[in-house]
Amino acid sequence: PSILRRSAVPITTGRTMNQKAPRTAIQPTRAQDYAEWYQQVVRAADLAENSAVRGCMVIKPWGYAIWENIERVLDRMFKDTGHKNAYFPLFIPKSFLEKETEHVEGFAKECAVVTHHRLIAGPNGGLIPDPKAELEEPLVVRPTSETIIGASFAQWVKSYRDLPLLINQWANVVRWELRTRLFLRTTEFLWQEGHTAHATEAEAREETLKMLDVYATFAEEFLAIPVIRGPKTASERFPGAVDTFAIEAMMQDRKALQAGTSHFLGQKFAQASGIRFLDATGTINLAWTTSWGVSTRLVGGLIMTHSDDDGLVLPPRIAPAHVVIWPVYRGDDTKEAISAVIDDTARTLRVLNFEDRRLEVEVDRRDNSGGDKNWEWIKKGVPLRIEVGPRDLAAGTAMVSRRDLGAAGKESIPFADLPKRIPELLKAIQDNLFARALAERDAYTVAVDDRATFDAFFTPKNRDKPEAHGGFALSHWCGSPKCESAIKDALKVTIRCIPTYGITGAKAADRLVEAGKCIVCGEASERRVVFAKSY
RNA sequence: CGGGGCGUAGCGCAGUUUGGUAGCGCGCUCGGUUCGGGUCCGAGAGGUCGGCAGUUCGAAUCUGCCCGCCCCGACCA
Repeated sequence: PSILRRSAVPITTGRTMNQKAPRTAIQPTRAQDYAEWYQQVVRAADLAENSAVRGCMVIKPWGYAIWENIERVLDRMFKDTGHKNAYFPLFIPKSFLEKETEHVEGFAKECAVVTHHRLIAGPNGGLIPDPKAELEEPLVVRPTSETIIGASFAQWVKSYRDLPLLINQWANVVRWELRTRLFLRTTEFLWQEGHTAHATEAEAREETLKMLDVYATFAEEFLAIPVIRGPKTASERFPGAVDTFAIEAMMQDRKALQAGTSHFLGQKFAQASGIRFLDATGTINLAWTTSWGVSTRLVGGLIMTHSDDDGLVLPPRIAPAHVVIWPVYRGDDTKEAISAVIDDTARTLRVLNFEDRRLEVEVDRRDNSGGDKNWEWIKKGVPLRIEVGPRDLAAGTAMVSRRDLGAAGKESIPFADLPKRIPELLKAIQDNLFARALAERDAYTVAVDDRATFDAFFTPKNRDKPEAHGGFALSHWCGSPKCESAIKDALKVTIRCIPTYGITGAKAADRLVEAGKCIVCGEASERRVVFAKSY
């Protein structure tokens, strides 16, 4: 009830009477209060809400459908790259987590721990854990599954013929974060975690990068989110990993969002879990393992990349519905005819495909006013809205509105042309959203070579209520953790990744690999890294 | 977990300073009227005032403890 309280502008919800000035469906706007805007978009689109459990969200049907699409597409991509799904326990014995030193240190602070297996009546009529039912060894609710899956891998792998072992699991994990935000950081979240074991280092490294590329392809082609990919610095690595690679995206407030990670684990987890195999010469070897994951955070990234001051904007390839159709009635005489045309149109469109799936068509027959429906579907981000009224009926056309273009993006299309035009428009929207996001990212991605400019770039003009500022600074870094943390302490800016290849968009890419001097200490540097504030 | 703010109907709020048995707008339901970027009129339903304990004849209002949410920081996918 209090989430709107600190908003900078008066908040109204629902309909406002006699509104003359153009107003946005979401208040505050992005420029007024980005964090608040984000929450309002999530709510207005009916994606998710806070639950009765602290830090945990309820993902509502419209939000879950987005996740299901993410799941469906990625699952196909994982299978196409040779992976199989399996499922491992929610609980991890504490001792498993302790097997890898850095891993424990990284996760110890944020673990939910199960210590009892029974409740009994307490003194005040409530329930208390039964002291007699205390577990011999506490179970940790998985924050990630390297160790429990490693235990299985150790049993499954005996010979080099058992490798590579390419496994993925779709699961929920729990990380007891201190501060949560819907989709971006929740105590429990949904994700997939790939875990693979290989006979050689080269093969495991190749796998790590291959899956990073899968993520990048998925983010750009389906979510229409341009990403920069590359290795993390040591301080940003996954606990226990030898190398961590990430895809990083720029949100509309110009902060970076780590949208997916892929880890080369070397032999550290194989050592900890005992994943050994006999090679062709009969020698015992430790396997080389990888792990990689993306989570429901992607939905947060999707929201913050494309949505506008009227709410959610969804790329067609991931939208729960591509098209929504509703009738506009005037009087009763054309009602039946319009209704029949709506049915007919929906039927015609539903047998078509857009890219890799059937066209999803919603028909909204509720007797709400047309304006209500219009705003509702705008806020939900449906790519195309089709209205059919008496005038259209007479003209043999439908009124089609594009979500990415606002009120001007309205077009009258003959019914006969819809089967051809709808997929074309969806393609145009998908491409436009990516192009727009890419242009936005490029506009705020700059090469910075001196500290004063760097500091100014990352310092808001209004300290009390920081405006959108900064972006990606491509700057030189000598490689020392000291210089890295100096920047972090001074500006809350971190090195997002050290990109070496695969940046979409020429402007950002062409100044990466050139010699220069560290932005902090002035020592020599061979290439630039990406500095940014991040989520 | 540290600092700050806040919990009153589904949502947004007033009422709390000065205790007297809860109100407004939107939404929702019904009837009519409208319907192409948020129609209009009328009638109605809906609240253990975050929880527990206390003070009092009487508590949304005063006191104590607890819980939750939001913002900033620390931590992180």
